[in-house]
Amino acid sequence: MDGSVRLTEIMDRDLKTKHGLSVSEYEILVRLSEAPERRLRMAELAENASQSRSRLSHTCSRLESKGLVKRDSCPNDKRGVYAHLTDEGFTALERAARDHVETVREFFIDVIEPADLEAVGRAFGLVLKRLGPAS
Amino acid sequence: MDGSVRLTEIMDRDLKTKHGLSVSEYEILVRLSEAPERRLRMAELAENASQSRSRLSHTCSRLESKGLVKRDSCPNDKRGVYAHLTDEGFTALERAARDHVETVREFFIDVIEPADLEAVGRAFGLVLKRLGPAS
DNA sequence: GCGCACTAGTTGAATCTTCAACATATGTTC
DNA sequence: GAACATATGTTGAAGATTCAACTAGTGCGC
Repeated sequence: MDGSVRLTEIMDRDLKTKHGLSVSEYEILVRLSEAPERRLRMAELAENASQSRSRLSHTCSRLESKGLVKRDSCPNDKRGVYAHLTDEGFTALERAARDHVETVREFFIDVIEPADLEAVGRAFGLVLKRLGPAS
Repeated sequence: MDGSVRLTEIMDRDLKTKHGLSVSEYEILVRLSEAPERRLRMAELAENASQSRSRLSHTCSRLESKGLVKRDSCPNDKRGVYAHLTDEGFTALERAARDHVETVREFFIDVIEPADLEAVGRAFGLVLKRLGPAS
């Protein structure tokens, strides 16, 4: 646990100094970029990014004021809201991802035996499954 | 990473609702309880618990106001401060640890193949080593 | 023993997260 | 179709964390 905490700390500092993004902001941009039409309902996004809805709401407000994300209300469900990645958000993500991937490699991937890496993936996959979908 | 984040979230919620402690507070109590005479210099404690000094300072203030920790100045080095676990802190820790260990087992240990568990340990041990001592 | 660079720890403001309350919409039951 | 339980998303206040100063003490060089 200690290792994983320290690792995210490094990621966070790295993203923040080089690109002004926190890990959770980055996470949100990633999920949106992977979604069809680069947009998701808030609830789905919260689920994907493992954040509470409240937290997502606040974080989205920040991202919106940076111009990286935009929110629109959903026609089908009048309660619903779509968050979608702006073009600016997409290019910001691309830039950040390049550095981020390198940092991940440097402090995580390259440090660990490939077989152990697989074991880590298996292990935490099971943990996620055990924890169930929502928090 | 997602798995480990979700896992600490569970631990945090569990400790907080049952014992009114956050994971980082718990962490501090554990390190102190393991130290000789149940006390450590602030800097060492920060290092052991992977927290910044500032954060430790704030957290210790909280713990002190709960009566679980006490701070005394150090005779040798007049800048220094010893944090030590009170008796009350020790019994609070004992109570919390019982539940905590069980939660860890339930969502982590018991979910993972023993061999993979070892791999996880190896892997994050190396990450820690790669990251170096202080943050 | 004076000056200077460095270490220990704390503080306060800005930022981020959590929590509970809220407004609004949906759908189910009778 | 009215009442009720449930889902969606936001808000604001309280709590925690980060960051950049800051105080105070140590130790080294000369």
